[in-house]
Formats: sequence, C-alpha cells, structure tokens
Amino acid sequence: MIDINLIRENPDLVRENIKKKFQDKKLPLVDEVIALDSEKRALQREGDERRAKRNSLSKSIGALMKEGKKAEAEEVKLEVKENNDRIAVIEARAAEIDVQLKKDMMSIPNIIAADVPVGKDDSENVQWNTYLEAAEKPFEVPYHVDILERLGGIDLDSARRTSGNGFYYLTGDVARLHSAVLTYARDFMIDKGFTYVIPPFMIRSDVVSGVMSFEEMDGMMYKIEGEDLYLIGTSEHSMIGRFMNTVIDESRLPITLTSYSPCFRKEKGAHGIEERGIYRIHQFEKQEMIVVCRPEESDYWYEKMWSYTVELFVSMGIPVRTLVCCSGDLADLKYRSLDVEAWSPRQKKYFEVGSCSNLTDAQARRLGIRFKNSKTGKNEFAHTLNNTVVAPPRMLIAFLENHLQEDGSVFIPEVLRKYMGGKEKIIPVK
RNA sequence: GCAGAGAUGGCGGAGUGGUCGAACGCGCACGACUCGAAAUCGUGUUACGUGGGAACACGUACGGAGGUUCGAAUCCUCUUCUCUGCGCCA
Repeated sequence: MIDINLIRENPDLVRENIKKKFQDKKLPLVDEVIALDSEKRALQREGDERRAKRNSLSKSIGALMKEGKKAEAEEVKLEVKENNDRIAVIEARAAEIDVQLKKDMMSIPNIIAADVPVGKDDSENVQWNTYLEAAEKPFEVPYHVDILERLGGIDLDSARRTSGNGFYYLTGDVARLHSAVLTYARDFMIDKGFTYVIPPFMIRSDVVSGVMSFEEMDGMMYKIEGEDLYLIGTSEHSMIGRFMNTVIDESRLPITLTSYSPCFRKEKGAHGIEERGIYRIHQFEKQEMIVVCRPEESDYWYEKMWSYTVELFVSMGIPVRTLVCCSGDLADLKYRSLDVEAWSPRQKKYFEVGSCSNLTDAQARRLGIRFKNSKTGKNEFAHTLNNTVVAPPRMLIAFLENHLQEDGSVFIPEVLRKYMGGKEKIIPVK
C-alpha cells in the first residue's frame, strides 16, 4: 500500500510504475482514487462542520436543562435531529468511499526500485550471480522420490491414505537430515545476530486479512472449523502480525528475527501439486528471517539477508544462483526481490529455494507498523523485509541430488554432521 | 470450560450521561536558579484526519464491533484479551 499523498502529488509516477509492472488494467484506479479522495475530503469537511454544530448545540441543551428551560431545549433537540439526519447520509457515503478507496489502494502496487529490470514475468528475471560450480554428475541422477525411497526415507503411499496427496512421511536418517538442516540453519542465523523465535502456528482472520489479499487467502490458507483461526502459510504471517498496529520504540530498531514454523498451504490452482514428490506440498517446514528497520537501513539489510541464504547453501556444498526479479514478477507489496535458486544436477537447471524481499513501507502502512522518529518526534512507518533461510523438504531435493554418490549413498557435509550423530553419509537400504 | 473482576495517554491511575482529550502522580522536553549538577520552581508533552504558509481551528478515537440518546469513557448487546477462583490437560 503506497502513500495516498504520492497519488495526490505525483500521479504520473504511480502510473509509470504500474506500466513498468505490465498492469495497465490498473491505470484507471489512479484517477478513481483521486476522485474518491477529493469527494471524501469534501464530505469530511461538511461532516466535521455538522458534527461541530451538533456538539455545540448538544452542550446548549445541557445548559438549558440546568436552567429548567425545557421547551426551548426540546426545540434545539429537533434542530440537532435534523442535522444528524444529514450526518448519517454523509457518513454512509464516506463509509462506502472508504471501502472502495481501501480496495483500490491495496491493488495499486508499491513503487519498485529504480534498478529493477523491466520484464513481463518470471521468464524475464535476470541472473545476478552464481556460487559454487554447477557440476553435472558422471552418472544419471534419479528423480528425488526414487533417491528417497532407496534411502528408506519416504512413505508417500501411507501419507496419501492418512492425509491425501501433497503430504509425506519422512523416516529414519532422511527425517533426521531434515531436522538437522533446520537446526543448523537456526544456529547459523543466531550466529549472525538474529533472535530466534517460535511463533504461533495459527492466526486470526484480522491478521490474515492484514498480511494478504482475499484471493491469496482463498488460494493458500487452511481455516480451522468453528474457530476464527487459520493455519499459517509461512511464519512471516505471525511474525509480522506481531507488530500490527504498534509504535515501536526507535531504540529497538533494527529488529532482526529468525523464526521456525511448519507452513500449510492449499496451493489451490498451483502447478505441480499433482506431481509425485515433495517439490510442491501442503505442509513443509521453514526457517525464515524478517527485519523491521528504519527506512534508510532497508537497502543494507536486503543485501545482508539474501547473502546469508547464499552463504548457508554454499556452506552445505550446494551450488546456487541469485536471480533478480523483474518488474512483472514482483508481488504488489514489493520494492525489490531476489530469488535464491539451487542447482539440480538431474534437471540440469536451477530451481527456487528461497526469496528475499524488501517491502519498504508498503506492508507497514497496511498493517500500521510504526516507530517514533527521535529526530522529528513523529511516528513514521518502518520498513519490513523477509527472506527464506531454508525450507525443507523442498531444499532436500537439491541436497540429495547434489550429494548423491554413484553407489547410491548421500554425502553429509561437515557442517551438518554434529546434528547427524557424526554420520558422514546416508546409506541406501535397498 | 465455568464464575467473578477488569481493559483509560510513554507508564501508574481518577473519572459511572453534558464544559472530559481526560484530575493527580511518574516519565520526558524546554526554561529559571547554579561555576556545573542534584534538589526546587515554571512551561510544555496522545494519535490520526481535514483546512491553513504558520500560529491555530474543527473533527474522530478511552481494548474491538454494533446499539440507545439531543449528547456516551460513563448505559445496553456481542466480541477479544488480562487477573482471581474452580475444573480440565500435554
């Protein structure tokens, strides 16, 4: 959500930004907002005047009653009543405008960074850099489910019976590896100075509607029957909800947090949920990082955050590349975003394992996340950022494929061994 | 889960239908006093919106939503949370 003042003062900039994102169908919203906004202000002026009149007349009624002038008081009452009828009309119209204005403002995208490459969709994202050599294996790398099954690490058949498609049982050393990756990632972020948080895994509807649009909610969120609660799709939901409608003491900034949570997603209409495997699933676990900071610091934290993810993957020996999201691929709240992709020796291409975003003040404005600026004494919107540290089991696909040996065993890199009871490899059971 | 009590500014805490954005205290800022500081005294100190160059004016907000009333922090309904007691439970 951008500042409405920007639309009042510089509508061309906002239009230009919409065009860069190939959302031309949203261009009329700018004029609609300008019209609604001026109507709203006119209504507010009249409403304020009439309310001021009501207040003073009501006070005079009190005075008249004290003096015992009942008849005169009744006359004034009639006058107030008439005034109130008009106020009711004004307020009803103002409420209508507010709803429409909010809807429009929510769909007008955040102003994107000047250096974001212009492009229609994810096919026009731009590779930024690669880390570690994306080597091909001297043998054929099987589909990840086949690797997992040979290690005795997955049971999809039972999961389909108990829970349906899109769920899994991980077992034995593979399950342990899954936990080891998360624990290692947690400690990695703690070493970077982030504070570890375990948030609520369910949130109320008012938080949900704060962090996403109705369409996103419908496509992603599982609702608990008979309760005003939803399972979180990412810990970002409960982590950022924590700061909703608060004024943060400036001395607490920047707030740098790393959170763990299971994530639940319907993946309604998404490609791949029908695919056999653990690439796109209804339940996974994720270590996340979020930062709430002063506006002038968000560029700095953005660079830090994605580089931590890269560093983590490299430390586990997994080749990755960074990909700058082009204008058309950026979600509406984002100022800029960078995907981290891991190398798949089987498919001989990279696939997404994480995404780092700077939302500037767009999310904070929508959720009322502010801090008191000690220099100006004013409350200002903070900047918010989020990034994936690591999200298994998807990440395990890259792990297994890259560390698979010709004999079918899977190599465990040094950094994970202390979380695996010292094991150096996982050995196939068949 | 049941019963009772409660939710007011950065904090504590008055206020039970009219001049209450809110007593009083703490904190904070500025000023006076002082060589400087403490103490003391004085002044100021909620947020958001609209109008205005500004001083300022007006409006809205006393957990949240709705209602009664000419007028609501105050009365009514629903709801969320907190505390106390009982119950239940990893």
